[in-house]
Amino acid sequence: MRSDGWMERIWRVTGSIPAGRVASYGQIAQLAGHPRGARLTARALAVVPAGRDLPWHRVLRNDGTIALAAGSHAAREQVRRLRRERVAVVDGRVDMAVFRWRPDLDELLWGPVLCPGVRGTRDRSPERRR
DNA sequence: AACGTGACGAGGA
DNA sequence: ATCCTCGCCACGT
Repeated sequence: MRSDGWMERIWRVTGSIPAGRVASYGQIAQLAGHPRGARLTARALAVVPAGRDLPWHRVLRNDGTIALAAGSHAAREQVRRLRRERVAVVDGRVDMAVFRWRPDLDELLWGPVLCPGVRGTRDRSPERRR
């Protein structure tokens, strides 16, 4: 059950970022087994097969800024999507200290981590409660 | 094989 | 905080 490629693993990790939280390219790569593969995440996200619905907008630079070209259609779309899930984007940047996804912490606080498609898991994003 | 290219990241000036 | 340089890693020329 592991003959996938590195891209597949990165796509899966990306898909497990809960709504309302964000992650950095390097963080995704690390979780996918590539400690220094930040650029792999960038490459993988650039070629996500059409039809596969991934939350690509939840991936930002480690400093919280939008990686896509400022002002580009894609960049604005990313901001729209983030705000739609209550993630504050100020001046093209998100406060990672507040919105960064912490898988380990999530599990510690709320139990079994969110896996889209997996029965019983729900949206645990902070800004979404109440 | 060498070299250039990124939706990157860390560290120093 | 901003800018620059370098290291990284898979790929295309």
